[in-house]
Amino acid sequence: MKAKPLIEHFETYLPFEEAEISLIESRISRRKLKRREYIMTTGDICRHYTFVVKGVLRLYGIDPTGKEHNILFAAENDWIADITSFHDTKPGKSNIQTIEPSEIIQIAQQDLYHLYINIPKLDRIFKVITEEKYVELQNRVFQNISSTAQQRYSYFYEKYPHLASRLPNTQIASYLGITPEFLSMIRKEIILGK
Amino acid sequence: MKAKPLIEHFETYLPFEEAEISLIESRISRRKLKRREYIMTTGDICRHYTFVVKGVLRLYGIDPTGKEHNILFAAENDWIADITSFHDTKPGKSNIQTIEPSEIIQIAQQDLYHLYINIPKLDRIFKVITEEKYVELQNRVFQNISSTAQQRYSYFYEKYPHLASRLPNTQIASYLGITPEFLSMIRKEIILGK
DNA sequence: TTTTACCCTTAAACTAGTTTAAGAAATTAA
DNA sequence: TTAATTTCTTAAACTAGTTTAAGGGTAAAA
Repeated sequence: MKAKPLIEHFETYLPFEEAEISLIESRISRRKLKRREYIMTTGDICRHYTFVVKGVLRLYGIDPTGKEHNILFAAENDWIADITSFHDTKPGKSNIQTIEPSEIIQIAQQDLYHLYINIPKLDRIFKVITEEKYVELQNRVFQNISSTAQQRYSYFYEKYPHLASRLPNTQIASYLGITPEFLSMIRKEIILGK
Repeated sequence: MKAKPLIEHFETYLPFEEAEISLIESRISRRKLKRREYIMTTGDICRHYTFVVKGVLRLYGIDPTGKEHNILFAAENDWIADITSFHDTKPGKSNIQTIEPSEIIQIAQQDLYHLYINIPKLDRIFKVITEEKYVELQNRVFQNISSTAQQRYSYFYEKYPHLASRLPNTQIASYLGITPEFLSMIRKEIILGK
């Protein structure tokens, strides 16, 4: 059953019946991606919610000078989408790309709306998921406005050890809002026990 | 009807019937607050979702050195709550305080859960509200990691002109993650057309 | 109406983070 | 297995933002 990892994810929130599972199964697609493959680039309309079965993806924006900035990472059992673009069905500003070879499950807009109508508890589940993600982002904003780069790195390292050890430092630096050079310095200082 | 501003807010998402409105009316409380009054301080459990009828409130955190950092503002027709604390019914780290004399509508945890069960579309509405707020926060994170303080100030000024003109600069500086002194410099440079 | 508290500004010295450049180490492709 | 590319590191010169301190303006409280 291709939907299995997704159902297991949903069932960490609420239980599902067979009929519901079959309906979900019929409305998703699952596929494999190579390293550095894109599922969305600037100007595309984001037409899917993407659930990560295996691997890591990043969502990044590009500033007026052309530099990339990582807005979020999504690894196993996490979601990724350009919500603004998805919601309004209009061209988005983001890019979504694999960092490792990955496997994903996607739900298209129409299918998701169909599922919301037929399985109302999905409204509840996505409400809770979005609240959880909102809280994470709020913590990140607090870090950004209140901490030094070193503190932000330590926080990231403690909170997402599986990501911190898995991602190239350039990607982490981009996420933290600093240069890779400065991250290198920070890491040296942390090792020296500063 | 004390719930009127709240119902009008909900009806920007979906229509409501009389019975539903009465149920909501019976499950909320409305009150007035003085300037600088707190509805939550660090260590409290956040037991309400608060809707702002009139005025402005801020939610702020305190860093290890004791400094305050504004995480968000909420003015008319906006929501404010320490979601982490509310969700898990555990002591929160935030403080929520009025900046101006304000009027609010509050929904207590139990009442909100009761409303979710009896009016399922509220799950849908709060899902959408949370998604909207998530997107706003994501844009703010992008600003924080990709822009200078001057660009962040300009963005804030354009996106929230009603707040920018209404709030003391010290509060705006705290929200932007810079010192009031540096904000003062930035404003001078902007006026000089830099 | 006077005082107090708050809010904003300016400027000089300082610190955190960036940029540029060059080379070493690790991965990936051929 | 080697070549090519990406990633990481170090260091010096630079720029963005903070700190400290002092003073002026304005709103609120007594």
